[in-house]
Amino acid sequence: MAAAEEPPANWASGSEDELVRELLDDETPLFLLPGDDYPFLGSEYSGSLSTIDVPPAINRSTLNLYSGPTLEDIESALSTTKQSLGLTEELGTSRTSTVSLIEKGFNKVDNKYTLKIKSSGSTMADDGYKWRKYGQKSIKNSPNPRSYYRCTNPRCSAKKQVEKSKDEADTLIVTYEGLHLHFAYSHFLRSRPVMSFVPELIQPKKRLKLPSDPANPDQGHQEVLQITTSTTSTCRDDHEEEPAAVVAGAGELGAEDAVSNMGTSFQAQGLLEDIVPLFVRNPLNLSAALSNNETCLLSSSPPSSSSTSSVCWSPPSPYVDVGILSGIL
DNA sequence: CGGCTTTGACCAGCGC
DNA sequence: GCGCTGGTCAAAGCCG
Repeated sequence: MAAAEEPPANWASGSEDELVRELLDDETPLFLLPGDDYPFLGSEYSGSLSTIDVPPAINRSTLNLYSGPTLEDIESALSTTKQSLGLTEELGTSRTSTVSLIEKGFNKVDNKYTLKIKSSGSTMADDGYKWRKYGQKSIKNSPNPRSYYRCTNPRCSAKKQVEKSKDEADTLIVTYEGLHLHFAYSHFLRSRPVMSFVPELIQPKKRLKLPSDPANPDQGHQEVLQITTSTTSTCRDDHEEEPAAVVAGAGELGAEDAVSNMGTSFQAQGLLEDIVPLFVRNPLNLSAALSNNETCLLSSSPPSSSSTSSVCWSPPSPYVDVGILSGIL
């Protein structure tokens, strides 16, 4: 168990807020600076961050923007999503979107979240994080093995387990565990085609050259996979310097400046707690962010709770790209 | 050659 | 106490 990258002891005992804060105290990258333009925030916020509750002067170690997403933050963001989905209908989408707030299932102590993902034969998925597989086990009463992954980001202690559903062959069950709540990451960043707040990522073919993915020869999924990889491939490639949407924002500030405050680990990957505050403070962005093309069921799994609260929506496309899942397939 | 995956072994928790 | 089960370790192999 005692791996070299094992987090400090207090990770296991401190509260989520404390842990997040501790992380952010020293290493929080500063993506956004007042006075700069942030086109990725959308037209409503073009101009300066002062319009979105940013102090006039930000010490780079000041964490006003990144006090850390609590579960309430995420819940709030998802709640906003529910409202925002109404905009989707206004845009002409006939989908019936159902977003029921997670009211009971969230468990601060355990921080375990389970995603049921319709993979529809797509063997490759990506939630924007790079995971290192550290184990695989056959599970009793399940024909499919379970794979264990750790987040390779040294700032992050998150883990996830991935297994195929025994009931539905095309459904993957991904259980996220850990401080950084990776489960929600993809919900915020997955919808690049309408992510007006991350325009640089909307034009990946110009900004990000997409390598052909030999692991995904399925041309039938090409469009979806393009969206997927262009959003997240940089996160998975340690040598790239645009780890995620938020970091792309940092890039807008000037790579040197941002990177010098990021630390190399963040160059490789953005963390959810780094971005959630943005969504919480900018709920309008979620209207775009959540009109994505996933079929997703999210449920928390507190050990002592029988409730299965969920966040779910039923978009047209069955494809989902959460998790580096090929290990179990 | 370094990083990643695979896979059997080991360990801890839990129920009986 | 014992066995079962899930989670993790770590050596070996693979791959780019």
